[in-house]
Amino acid sequence: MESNSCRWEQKTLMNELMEGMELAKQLRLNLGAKSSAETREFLLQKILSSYEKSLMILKWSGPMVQPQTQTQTQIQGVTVTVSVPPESPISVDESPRGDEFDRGTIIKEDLRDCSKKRKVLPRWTDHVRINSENGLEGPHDDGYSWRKYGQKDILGAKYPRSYYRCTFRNTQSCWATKQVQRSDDDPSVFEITYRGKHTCSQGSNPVQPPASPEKQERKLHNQNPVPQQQQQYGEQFSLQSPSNSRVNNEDLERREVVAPPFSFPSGSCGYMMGEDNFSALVLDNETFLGSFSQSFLSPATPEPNYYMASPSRMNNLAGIHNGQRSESDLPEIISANTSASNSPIPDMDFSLERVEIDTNFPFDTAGFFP
DNA sequence: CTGATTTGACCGAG
DNA sequence: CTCGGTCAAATCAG
Repeated sequence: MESNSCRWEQKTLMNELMEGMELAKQLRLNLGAKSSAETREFLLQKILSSYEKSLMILKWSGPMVQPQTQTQTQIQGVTVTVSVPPESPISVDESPRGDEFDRGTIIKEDLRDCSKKRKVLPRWTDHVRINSENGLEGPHDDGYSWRKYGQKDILGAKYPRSYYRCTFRNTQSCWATKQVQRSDDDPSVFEITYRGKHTCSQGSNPVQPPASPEKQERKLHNQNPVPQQQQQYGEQFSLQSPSNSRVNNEDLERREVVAPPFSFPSGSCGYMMGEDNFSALVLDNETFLGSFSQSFLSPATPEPNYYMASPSRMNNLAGIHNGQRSESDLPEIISANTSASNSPIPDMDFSLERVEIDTNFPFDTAGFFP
């Protein structure tokens, strides 16, 4: 199994790098051509994406060999730091309250060679630095629309913590939530903890009824220091937004109990990760990577995306976007491309993880799909 | 009017 | 008990 996952990672990595090379070539061709700056930037972004994802793969496979904890990448002024705790998460999503899911089924994660305690990693943290130069104080949109449902003063923290849930929680049973907290020592840094993954169409459908950017504008001027993310199309977010981001995966839950994707509450189609997880068992990286394209496809956001669309999908996406969007929209797309999404990390994690589990779990994957 | 945010109350875990 | 997370009524904004 070990070799399996290794090979898989290698293959994916190869794909990524090859794709990057391809894109670079395209870019070179475009340099001389009369292509628009947008196109070039787009290509560039895709290249960077490729590299980012490659790095991600390395990062996530890293801990298996050696407890690697942090890697940093500088991409166009965006610093992406991924922190992977020794106990790299497998991130099984759970409802915000945890009790909403049927815990009847218990999976004892037996991850032999790689990690003992990746039982449940329902959340991952994302550190985002917002530089004032990008003209956006605080906003950190990940392409999803969130609805704030609470705010709490946290002991020992200077700033309150805000709680958000997916706007489509009710309509689409999307149980993704996130917490946003401004860093004590560096107010320009926001620590965003995501929990659960989006199952709403937002994740796969880039064309969502957008909330007005002004709205955010308004909110930003509220006394609330916490970034608000309501708008989905951050028009003013361009490539050069020099925000620093750090992604930090944490395994904070020590639970042994895992609510498997297939035991999610009725009504909910389950976390996407459930699908991703298990589809990764049978489907190759193409499929798994496909999930990345979701975040890629998702509306532009000011927030850097650490996990990029799959290389092979990129072209498709590019096509799609070119077909759907005007040129002026391109920067937006690009920005979306570099925007963080909640999903990627766990996806990556899950998938890598699952590949390993694969050989241990003779699951009938078909059973995991409704 | 509708939908989002605010904010104190509530609840469960430790 | 304290604390973090969520609920939900009140409020606000378009």
